[in-house]
Amino acid sequence: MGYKKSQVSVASIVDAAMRVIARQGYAHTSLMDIASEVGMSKGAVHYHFPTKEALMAKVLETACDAVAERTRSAWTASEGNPVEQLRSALRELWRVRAELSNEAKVVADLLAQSLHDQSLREPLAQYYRFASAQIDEHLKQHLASLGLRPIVDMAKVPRLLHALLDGLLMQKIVDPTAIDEEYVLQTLETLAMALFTFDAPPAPKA
Amino acid sequence: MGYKKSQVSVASIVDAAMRVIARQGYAHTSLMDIASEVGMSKGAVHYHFPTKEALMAKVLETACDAVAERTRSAWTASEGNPVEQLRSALRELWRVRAELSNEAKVVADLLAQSLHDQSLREPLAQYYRFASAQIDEHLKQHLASLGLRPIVDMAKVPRLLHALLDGLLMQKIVDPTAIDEEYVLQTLETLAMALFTFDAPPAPKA
Amino acid sequence: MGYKKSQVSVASIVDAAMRVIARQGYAHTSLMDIASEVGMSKGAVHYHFPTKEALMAKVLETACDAVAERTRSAWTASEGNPVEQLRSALRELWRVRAELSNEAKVVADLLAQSLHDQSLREPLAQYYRFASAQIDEHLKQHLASLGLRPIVDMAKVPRLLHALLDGLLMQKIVDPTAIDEEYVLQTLETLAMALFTFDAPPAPKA
Amino acid sequence: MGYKKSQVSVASIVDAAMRVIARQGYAHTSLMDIASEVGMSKGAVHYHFPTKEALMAKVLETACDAVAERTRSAWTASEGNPVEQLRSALRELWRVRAELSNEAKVVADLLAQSLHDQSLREPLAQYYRFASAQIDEHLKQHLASLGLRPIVDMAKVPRLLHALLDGLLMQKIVDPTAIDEEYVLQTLETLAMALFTFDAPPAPKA
DNA sequence: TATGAATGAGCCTTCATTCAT
DNA sequence: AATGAATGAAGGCTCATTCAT
Repeated sequence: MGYKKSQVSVASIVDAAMRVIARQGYAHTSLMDIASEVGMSKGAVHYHFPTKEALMAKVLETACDAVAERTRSAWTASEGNPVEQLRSALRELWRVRAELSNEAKVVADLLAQSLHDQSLREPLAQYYRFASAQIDEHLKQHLASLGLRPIVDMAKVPRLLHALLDGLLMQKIVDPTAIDEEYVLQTLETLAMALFTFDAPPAPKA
Repeated sequence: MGYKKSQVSVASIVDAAMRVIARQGYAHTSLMDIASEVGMSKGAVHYHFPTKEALMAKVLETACDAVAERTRSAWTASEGNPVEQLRSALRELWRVRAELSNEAKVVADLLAQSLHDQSLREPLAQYYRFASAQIDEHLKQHLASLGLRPIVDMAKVPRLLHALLDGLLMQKIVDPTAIDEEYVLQTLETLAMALFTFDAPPAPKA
Repeated sequence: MGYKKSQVSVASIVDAAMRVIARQGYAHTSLMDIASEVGMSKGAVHYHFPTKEALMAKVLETACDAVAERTRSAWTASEGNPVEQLRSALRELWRVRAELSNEAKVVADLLAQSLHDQSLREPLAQYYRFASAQIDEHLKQHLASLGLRPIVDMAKVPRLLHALLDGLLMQKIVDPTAIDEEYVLQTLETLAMALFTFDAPPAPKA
Repeated sequence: MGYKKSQVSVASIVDAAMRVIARQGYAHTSLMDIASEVGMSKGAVHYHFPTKEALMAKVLETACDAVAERTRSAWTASEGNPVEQLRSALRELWRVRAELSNEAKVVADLLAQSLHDQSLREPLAQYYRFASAQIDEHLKQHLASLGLRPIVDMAKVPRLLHALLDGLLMQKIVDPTAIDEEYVLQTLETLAMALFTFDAPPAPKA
């Protein structure tokens, strides 16, 4: 009971923090801002999270989970033949960032903070590992059935993909007019395809 | 005469700021830290830069210039046939980041800050525009001579390239073991090549 | 329960500020001085008053209230015939200033600051309006019964009175020996009387 | 020569200070502001005035002189019969303040500062003494010829007059709409006249 | 579990003053 | 006589954190 209430409070604090950080950025967010957003006192926030760092870790974890979940569904929910699937999955991967959902913003922001805030790195590293593994596994399973064979080591491709997407997101924020979304998607696809060769005919180059 | 010293002071403040920001990150850098690094009083720093923002703008500008200059020389200094040049230019582009020179770190850090600090965006946007235009121009000139024709709109490729590199840099910081540099370079090259097709005879190798 | 303490704290901060400003003057009073006087930390003062301006506004308001209250009682508390009342009221008006109570000093000081600090003007203007209206009303009611008729527009007389008193106060501070209090009071009375004429018979004495 | 130049510099610094203080108020005026106004460096200002206090003393002295001079001419320059003269002198006394000339503003402002800045008091006290003596002397000489005899000790009347005018000036600044200038002048006159009685007929009261 | 109060360190900035030139 | 550089002490304010209740 009292126990359940606690969990509710923790969740609403994390939610509020997500909104505030998405709106103002980590650097400009004080515990007071978050407390106000939940409608609690600063003291109460500290009761549930002993330290700002602890709260941020939880927020980051939650945000990563949300983004990863959406990424995951990008690969499984789509229909059609594998090429169609790849196409729509890539689109979804970009969209989850370009839409600038609170979670995506928070991941980007805390990713930035992590450059000099070691405590944030571990959850992010884990997120990248997990999300990359997801993509990796999916590609292995489904592209084989298409007769496509990777011409580079596939294990690290997902990381390149994420890097590219994150980098694009930052440029989009810095200079929104510079990033033509449709073009990005097409090029993404072209690049993706360029990494594979067909099984049967002798590839001109491996 | 007396005022040449001023320019020296200004330069050493900017230098010191570069070092400190590279070490601690913008968010954790106070003017006091910078003043200590130069061996000046806080007041002296304020004498030369009316505001922290003004100093940061100068630092960012300097860092962007340094990185852009190194990027530029990556394209022009290399020798050998154009393919060799492309290869070594790509390597340099990555290296300028991967080496984590102070300037590169500062650009990455301030890029991150710019997510919620509008005042930093303009110089960064300008940097991206400039650096991208540089690459673009070079590609246009030299790849034609190789008989390579782009299969996607080249105008935005440089931005993709920067995005990819910046994103990789962040992952490298978050999780250094995840990024295998040699692999990155090879894949980069493969991808770069995938964007072109040959004008006439199917070349057995590029 | 817990928060009654807050009101106590707020009151003691205002009290302390009143003492310090009376002693050192607004211009030489820092929040640190005030905090020391209350025996609190600077942070605590900021907790109760978000801004120095806010604190000063409250101090000014309190000081004006105190002076106005004493002025008010000057007119109502006195006994005897109306002329006696007028006489003792005038004396009290001067005394509330000449005694240099903390409140009077603060009003004078902030009045002075208001010359170039717009934010202080409104409360002061209000104070003058209120205090003047008080005197005005009293005069109207009681002097009629004496058969005295004003020979100038009474509406603004209270302002003249305040101006005279405030100006005298400043001179007294600048050059204490120059202001002979008894003389001031006599002249004040003479002047006051000079503003009226008798309704009917030429009075042998005013 | 070099010597003369120095005096010129001193004068222009004082002039500039007068303008700046009149514009921004003493409390918001830094030496830098003054130096900028003269077109000199801060160091140069310090060369001529070892201390801010010293400069302010000189400025105050100059301002007092200017105001006193204008007051003086108010009494001597007017023509017509003595009553006319009194009338126009009173008007001029108010006008020199109400016009808010730089000098008058500075006197008012530094008068205010002097409440807690002992070093400013002496020149002000001297100013009041001098200006009051001026008025006093004039009244003695000329009112006798009118057959007017003071009914209060004249020696301190000028101080009352100054006090009234200074107090009015402050109210005018705090709440400009509250002070009706024409009314002020009329009442001033009435009050002035009320302080005298005619020589010949037995005054109802002395 | 939650609150309001209080702390104390740190931050950016201002400014009178000093000094070598 | 004048300048530019530098200092150091304050000043107002923010904020994570602690604590009694």
